[in-house]
Amino acid sequence: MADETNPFGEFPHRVVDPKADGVTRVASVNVNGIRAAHRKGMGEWLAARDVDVLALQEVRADEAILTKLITEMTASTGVDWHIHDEEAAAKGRAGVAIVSRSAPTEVRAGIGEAHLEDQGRWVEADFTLGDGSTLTVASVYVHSGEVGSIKQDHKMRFLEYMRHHLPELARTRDHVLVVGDLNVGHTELDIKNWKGNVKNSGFLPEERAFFDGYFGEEGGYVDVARSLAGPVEGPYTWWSYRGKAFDNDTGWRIDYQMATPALAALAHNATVDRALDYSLRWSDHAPLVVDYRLP
Amino acid sequence: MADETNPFGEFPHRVVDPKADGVTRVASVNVNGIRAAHRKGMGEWLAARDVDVLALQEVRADEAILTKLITEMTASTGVDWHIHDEEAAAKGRAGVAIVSRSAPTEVRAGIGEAHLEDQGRWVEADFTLGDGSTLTVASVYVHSGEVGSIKQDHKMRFLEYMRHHLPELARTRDHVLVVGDLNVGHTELDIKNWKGNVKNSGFLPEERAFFDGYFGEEGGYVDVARSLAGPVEGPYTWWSYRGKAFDNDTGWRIDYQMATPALAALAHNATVDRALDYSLRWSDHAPLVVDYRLP
DNA sequence: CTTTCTACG
DNA sequence: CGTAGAAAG
Repeated sequence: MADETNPFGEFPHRVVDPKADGVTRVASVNVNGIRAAHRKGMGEWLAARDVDVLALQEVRADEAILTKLITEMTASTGVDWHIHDEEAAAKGRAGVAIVSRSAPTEVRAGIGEAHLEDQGRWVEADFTLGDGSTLTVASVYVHSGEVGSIKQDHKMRFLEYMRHHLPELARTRDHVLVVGDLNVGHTELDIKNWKGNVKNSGFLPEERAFFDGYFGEEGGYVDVARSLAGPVEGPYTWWSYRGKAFDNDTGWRIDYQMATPALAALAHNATVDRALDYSLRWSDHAPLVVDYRLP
Repeated sequence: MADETNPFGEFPHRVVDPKADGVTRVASVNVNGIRAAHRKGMGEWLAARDVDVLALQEVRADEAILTKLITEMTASTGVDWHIHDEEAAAKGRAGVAIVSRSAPTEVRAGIGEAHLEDQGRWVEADFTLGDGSTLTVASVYVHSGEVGSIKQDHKMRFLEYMRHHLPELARTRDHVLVVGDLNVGHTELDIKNWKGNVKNSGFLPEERAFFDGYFGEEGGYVDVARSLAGPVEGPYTWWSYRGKAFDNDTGWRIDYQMATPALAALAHNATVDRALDYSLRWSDHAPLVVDYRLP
C-alpha cells in the first residue's frame, strides 16, 4: 500500500532501493503492447524508477505511437529521450526499442546476416562511456515458439543466429549488454514448474543448450540477474495471464541481461519489479532492472 | 438520478409508466451485441421494464450464448422464457431473436423466397390470443447499407422483399406486428439532420419510397410509434457513438413497430427508452416499447 | 487470459 | 466510437 510519507507514493521500492550517484540503470521489459502498458500504469513505474536506458520488447505499435507515449511518460524528467525502435513488418506484432537518456553514437536495427525478415526482434545502440570506451546495448525479443509449429523453427534459427552474433559482438566491441525477452528458461531454477515443461517451447533441451553456449566460455556472456541472485529459484520475470499464475508466482525467468564479463563485474542491484507491494501489473512480464557502475 | 423511495431504483420511468393489467408489452431493440449490452446493464433495464415480448436485433452471438444471457437477465421473473433466433452464417454478425413469456405455436426463421443466404435478419413467431385469433410477430434487421457498395444492393433487395412479404403476411394472418431495426428513416421528422443525409444510406429517396409503400393502403401497416407520437421530430431510436450525437440528440428514428390496423388500434404508450434519466446506455439503439391491449 | 488488427456498423 | 472474431502470445 502507498505510504503517505513516501514521496514515491505506491512505489516504496524506489525508496528502499534508491539509485546511487554515478550509476547507470538499465531496465529491460516486455511491455506486451505499449499502449496497454501505458493505459495500465507503466508511466508511474517509469517516473518512479529513474532508469537511464530502457530496453523494450513487444512494443506492438509504430514509431509515432511509441514516441508519443514515451514522451508523455517521461515528461516529468524534463529531458529529451532518445528513442530507437525496430518494428515488425506485420502491424501490431513484436517490436523492440531502446530508449535512452543520452544519445547513442550509432544504432543498428534487424538481425544482420539472418536478416531474412523485418521481425521487430533486434535493435542495438552504441554509447560512448566516460573513459572513451564503447558500450553496445541490444534489445532482443526471441520468438515465443510452439513445438511442432513453424514458429519453433523460426525460434531455433534465431537462437542459432545469436550463437554466432553474441561472440562476434563481444569480440569486436568494448562492452556489450544484450537484454530482452529470450523466451527460454536456462536451468531448472528458471521455471517454477520445470518438470511439466520439458517438452514445451521455452524449456526444451535444445533451446537450453543454446544458453549453455551463450553463457559459457565460448559465448563470453554473464547472466547478470542469475549471477547477482545466486542459485535460487527465480526470480521469475513472466507469469501467464491464465489462472492464478501470478498470484502463485508460477513464473518463468525468460527475460535476461547478458553482459560481457568486465561489464557484468560492474553490475549490482538486479531487481525484478514484480510489483507485489503495490499490486500494479501492466504487462505479463515484469521489468528486469540492473544498476551498472560504468567507467 | 435514482430516487431512494423508488423501488425500481434507477428506472423511474417504470414508476411513471407502469404496465396496466391485461396489457401485452412488446419491446424491440437492436442490442449491438448482446454480450456487450448485458455487460453494460441491459439486464437492469429488462428486469425493470416487465416486457412480454422482446424482439432483438444484432444479437451477434450464437444460440447458446443468447440463451445463457437471457436466462440470467430474466431469472428474477421466475418463468421460463421462450427464445427463438436466427443466426447469421458469419459468426458475430447480425442475428435476430424473439424472446417471449408465452410459447409461440410456430416459428419461422429466414426471409422465405428471398432466402438467398443465412443472414440473421428475419425471424417470425405465431402466438394464439385470448379470442383464438393469431398474432404473428417478426423481428427484423435490415442491412445498414452504404451508397456505392454492394451492401446497398443487398439492402435494397431486402426492402424489396419486404414490399411483397409484408402485405402477404397481413393478408394471410389475423394480426401482424413487424418490429426491428429497418435502418431507414421514413420522413424528415425521423432524422435530426435530414438535409445532410439525403444522399446517405438510411435516408435515400428510393429507400424512403419503400416505406411509403409499407405504411400506405397497399402495404396495410401502421407505423405505431409515429401514429401515437404524432407529427413531431423523432422520437429517435439510434444515435451514432461518434462525437456527441447522443448528448445532442442528433439521432435517427430507424427502429419501428409496424402493426396491421386492427392491432395498431390497440396500441398505446409507445416509449423510446432513451435512458436520459438514469444515464445508462448499453447500445447505440434505444428500445422501442409499446403496450397493446390484445383481445 | 490478454493484446492488436480487421470487418462491420 | 464500438462490437466481435482472428491470430498471436
